[in-house]
Amino acid sequence: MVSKEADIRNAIWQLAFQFKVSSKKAIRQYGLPLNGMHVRILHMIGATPACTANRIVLASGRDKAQITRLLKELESMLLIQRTPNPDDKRSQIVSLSEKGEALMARAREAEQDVVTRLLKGMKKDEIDRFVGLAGRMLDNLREE
Amino acid sequence: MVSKEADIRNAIWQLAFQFKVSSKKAIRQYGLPLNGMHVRILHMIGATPACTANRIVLASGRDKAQITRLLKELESMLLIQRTPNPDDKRSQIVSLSEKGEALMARAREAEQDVVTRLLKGMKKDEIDRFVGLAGRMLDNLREE
DNA sequence: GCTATTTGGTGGACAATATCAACCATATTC
DNA sequence: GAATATGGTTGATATTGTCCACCAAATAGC
Repeated sequence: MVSKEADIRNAIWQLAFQFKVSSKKAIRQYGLPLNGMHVRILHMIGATPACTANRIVLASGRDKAQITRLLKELESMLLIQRTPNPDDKRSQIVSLSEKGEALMARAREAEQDVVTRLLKGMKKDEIDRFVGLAGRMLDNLREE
Repeated sequence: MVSKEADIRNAIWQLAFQFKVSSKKAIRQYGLPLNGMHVRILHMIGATPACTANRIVLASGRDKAQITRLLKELESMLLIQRTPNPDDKRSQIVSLSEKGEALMARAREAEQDVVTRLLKGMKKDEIDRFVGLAGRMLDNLREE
C-alpha cells in the first residue's frame, strides 16, 4: 500500500519522464537533429520577442552556464542568430534564423502528435484544471 | 500568446524540474549522501517485496544499464544487499540494509517537507484529481 | 563625477542522468 | 537438444545539470 505522497511524487516523475521519452522519440522520427533542450529553447526564442539569454534562464529555471552553451550550439547549427541588444551592451538578442524557423515548424508537428496522444480522451476543462493545479504547485515550490 | 499545447507541455516540464530541484535541495539539507535516482530506487526497493533489478527497470521505465550501475553504487555504499533469487539463478533479490532503512527514514522526512510545500493550499479532491489525470496521461503515452 | 555592487554572460571542470550495443548465463520454447 | 528469450552486466558515449571563477557593462550610493 502506497501513501498519497508517494502517489503525487510518482505521478510527477513518471509523467515527466514518459513525456520526455515520447517527445524525444517523436523528434527523432521526424528526422530532426535536435535534442530535448534544444527544442525547448528554440520554442522560447520563437515565442519571446526581444529574447535574451537571461530571459531564457529565468523562464526555464536552468543554470545560465547551461543556457550559454546550448545557445552556442544552436548558433553553430545556424538555427539562431544574435544581434546586439540596444538596451544593454552586455547582452544580445537571439532570434530564430530561417533555418531555425523551418526546423521548428516540423518540431511543432512532432510535438503536436505527442500532445494529442497525451490528451486523448481528456475534456477541455480537465486539461485546464490540470494545468491550473500544476501551476499552483509550481508556485508553491518556487516561493521561498 | 501561447497555445494550449504549450501550456500543458510547459506545465509538465516545469513542475517536474522544480520538483526535482526542490527534492534534491531537501535531501542535501538533511545531509544525506544521495542523489535523485538513488532515492527513487531505494524507495522502490523498500516498497517492493522480493524486488529484483528487473522490477525496478519496469517500474521506473529507465534503461537497465542505468539501473545496474545505480544498484552497484548503492551496494558499495552498503545501503542495499543482494541475495540469490530462488526462482531464477540469473537474478538476485535486492533489499534495504539497516543502514539503508535508516537513511531512507530520513529521506522520507526530507521529501515529505517538499510534498507538503507542493500541496500547500490544495484540497484533497484536487490532489486526487490531479493524480488521476496524470495517470491517464501516462497511460495514453505508454500504450502504443 | 567616481567607487562599489549588481547583473548578463562566458568558460572550465565535473557530477548526474540517459542511451545503445555487445555480451554472458540461465530460462524458456519448440 | 537447438533456438530463442530474458535478467543482468559492462563499455562507450551523449545529454543534462551544477558550481565556481571571471569579465564587461550597468546601476546604486555617495
